[in-house]
Amino acid sequence: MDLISDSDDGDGFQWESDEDDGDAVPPPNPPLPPDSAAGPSGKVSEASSSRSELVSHFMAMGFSEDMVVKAIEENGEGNSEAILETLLTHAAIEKSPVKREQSPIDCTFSSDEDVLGDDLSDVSNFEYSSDDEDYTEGTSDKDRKLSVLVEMGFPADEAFSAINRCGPTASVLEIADSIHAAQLAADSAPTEDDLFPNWSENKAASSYACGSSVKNKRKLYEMKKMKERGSFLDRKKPCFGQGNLDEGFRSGSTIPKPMIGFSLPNQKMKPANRILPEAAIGPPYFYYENVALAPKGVWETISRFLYDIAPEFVDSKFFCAANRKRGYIHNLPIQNRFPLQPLPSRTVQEALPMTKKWWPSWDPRTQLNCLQTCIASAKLTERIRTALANSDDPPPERVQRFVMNECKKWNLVWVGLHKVAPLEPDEMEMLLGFPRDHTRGGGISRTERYRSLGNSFQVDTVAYHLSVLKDMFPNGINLLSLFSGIGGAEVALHRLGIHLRNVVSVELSEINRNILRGWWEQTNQTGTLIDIADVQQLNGDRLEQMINMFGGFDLVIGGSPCNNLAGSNRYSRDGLEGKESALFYDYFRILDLVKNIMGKSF
DNA sequence: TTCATTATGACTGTCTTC
DNA sequence: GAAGACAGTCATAATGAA
Repeated sequence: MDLISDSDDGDGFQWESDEDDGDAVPPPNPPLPPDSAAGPSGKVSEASSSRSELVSHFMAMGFSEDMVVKAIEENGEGNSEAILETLLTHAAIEKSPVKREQSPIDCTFSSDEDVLGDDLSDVSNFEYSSDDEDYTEGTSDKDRKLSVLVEMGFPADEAFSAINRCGPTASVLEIADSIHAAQLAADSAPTEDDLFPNWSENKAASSYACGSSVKNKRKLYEMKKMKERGSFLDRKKPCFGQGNLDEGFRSGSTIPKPMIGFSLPNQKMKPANRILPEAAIGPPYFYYENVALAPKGVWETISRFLYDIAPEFVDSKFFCAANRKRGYIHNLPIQNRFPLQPLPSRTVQEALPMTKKWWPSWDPRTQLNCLQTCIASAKLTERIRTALANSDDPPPERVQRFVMNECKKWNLVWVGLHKVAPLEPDEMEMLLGFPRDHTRGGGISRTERYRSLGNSFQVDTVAYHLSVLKDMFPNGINLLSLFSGIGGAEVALHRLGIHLRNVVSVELSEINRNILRGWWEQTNQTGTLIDIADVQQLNGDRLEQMINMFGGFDLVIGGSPCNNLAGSNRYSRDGLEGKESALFYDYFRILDLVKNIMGKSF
């Protein structure tokens, strides 16, 4: 490993805002109304308590009474989505020219996504026949789903692509959701306003209503740092006029839905329209991550500090089998992204195939919720086992509701008859895109593994965003990794095939530093890894020294602590001013220092 | 002292109902 | 449009065993 590096590779390209990447910039798209999704869409109401109401509900959709009654018997009264999917499936098979060749209906159930079509006219007149049970094996599940999706009104080619994209165990509704998302994305190239609706309003509101503390914080911070280090922060206050963030005021949700960011792998989407504020344009590139569902005003503040770039909100459920709603602020190009290969499984049954055998039909989950730092207690899983063992099969609705609530809350999976269990650490590693046993051994306890993994990046998601660096830096990159954790950024870049020339990693936890170093040695890295425990040690002098030594940093990446932002925290959800989450200001301090030093030196 | 286990709501956005 | 129900969330603190 060599500490000496040449400086030719890091600055051999032109820094331009995204709109200068070659393509003409289309005018900003008008904002989408909240429910402007193209294609079939609609809502499924909760099951009525009365059976007759339930029958009426589905009959109103055009299904025959016999068909509805049979579907309710199959699924129980409590699962209206499963009933509807069964109805759609039967209807489609009935109409399909290959219906007599198809296998018995294998009902898979969707998550709670609402993607059912408004226009059910095509499936409204099918009669449910007793012969339906005679479907023979022969046509694949894939064909059946394709048939259903076409019946729902989706184009066959899009349905076919979505089936491949979502994997063999994805339910029809989940696949429909995927098509829905793709259509939404394709119909309107996302602008920053689309990605962060009413951004301007929130910024204005936050700086007006609660802005005093934010403004004061910034002012105090800037004054303090100005004293510390000359005038590196003597820059103008954020310029809101740049980057199309101030145009118009809208109400509504802050977080876009679906949370797909500028693009998703293997989705046909128009090139997104993004204009970076001048102050945001590098070098270096930077990439900041934190929880999407932070308290009000947090992302506005983060964005204001990070050169007024609007966050790219992405849910990792589009990359793996678990939800992970995160916001990313970066100045990376957004064209020509590509995903890591192989593509991870998108359903929990596919990712953890051993659970399939025990997964009850009344558990509609196909994806897990956010992987957290804590797991369910043994007492809870025992309570669930006892409740199920003492119930009929299927259990009554009351028991199902109790079990489902706990399973969703704690991400429990089925490991035996009536037996649910939390994920094992190695399963979390796999779902998050880390190599097996990444956090195992080396003196780390099981509890600590859960904590470290729960705090980490989802590698496939981050790698997709970072993939644009591969062609820019064929000889590798110099990386400044802040709050590295267990090395999600390093693993992502390595898996992308981007050589890590010099890595300066800042991580407080000794355990996490050991994990990263262990991975570094195990993967035979030929670059140099410098780890630093305390972010405060990275002052201007030390950064200048490193920048001179390495020839500058190509990427400054990090996700500052979310402890005080996360909804799970019921004790100290204090926002950006919280003890840990205030370290965001160190991310900005260091990034701004690097920009200034590199601006002077290169 | 370390680690495992367990119990502990609040906040926010979305959906449903009226 | 308002009010209430519902669902999801990179967690913290107390306790006891080893």
